[in-house]
Amino acid sequence: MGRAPCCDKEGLRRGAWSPDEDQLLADYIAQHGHPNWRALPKHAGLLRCGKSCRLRWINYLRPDIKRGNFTADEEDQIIRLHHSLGNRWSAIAAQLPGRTDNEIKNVWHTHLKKRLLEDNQKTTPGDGGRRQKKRKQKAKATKSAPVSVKHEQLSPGRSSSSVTYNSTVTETAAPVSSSPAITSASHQLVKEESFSSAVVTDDSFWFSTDVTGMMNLGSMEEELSLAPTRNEDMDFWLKMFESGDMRDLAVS
DNA sequence: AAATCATACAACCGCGTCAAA
DNA sequence: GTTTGACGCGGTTGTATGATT
Repeated sequence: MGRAPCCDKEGLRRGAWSPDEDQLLADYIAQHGHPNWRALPKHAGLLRCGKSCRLRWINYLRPDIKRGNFTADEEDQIIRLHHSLGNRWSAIAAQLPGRTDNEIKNVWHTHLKKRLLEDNQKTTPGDGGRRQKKRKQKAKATKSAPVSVKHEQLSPGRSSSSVTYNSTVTETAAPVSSSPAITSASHQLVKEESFSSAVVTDDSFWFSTDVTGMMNLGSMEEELSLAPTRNEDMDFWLKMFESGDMRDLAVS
């Protein structure tokens, strides 16, 4: 399949959106909707590619977006959903009204993943001294205090966000699904965290953490409408694996 | 006060998927 | 059945901001 170029980049603006551009886009969509993203910027008088407009609308301008303040409930929900779905951010976002996949992805990478890592470290002491090479240990100890962390951020034109994190959840990124998307996502996370933090150094990591005690996955799947699909996928890949078609791949 | 570093978020890029031609 | 075009998704990067030295 030939891939269509995203857009003709000649003469198109990139980077941060100006308030004027936001206004143009919002006004146009309010009036006409967005039946065709590719044609939209031209009609709206924007020097942006359609993809950029779509992203800006979905992640920022949409009126139903809830900004700032991820509640503790939302965070726990993200953690549970990520455990169940892997890096399927859009699927996770679908369960969190007003939140975008991009936002959730950012929160995961900046807050939650780190938090889980730290919590895991607390439960599995022993190699604590080796990884903390960062020189600003003191600052981090303050910022990522075990009990709660206050984070505030202000950006131009944005509402402030102030989130308090309670480190009550302990989790690892242990894969729980055999669906290809989920396993690959989970494996990627494992790889990423292994290399970036040098915490996960051997298999004992996965056995040292009480995953089932942390996540109520049974009720989770009942909540998720896509659970049956996941089970079917799981069956399919299990069969594939058991039949031997996948074993060679798994070994290599 | 300036320089440096870390963090968080917005935006971009590339690929996969799907529908229409 | 094949090609094309558009959309959506996830990964990655760029940059503004705040904290620390």
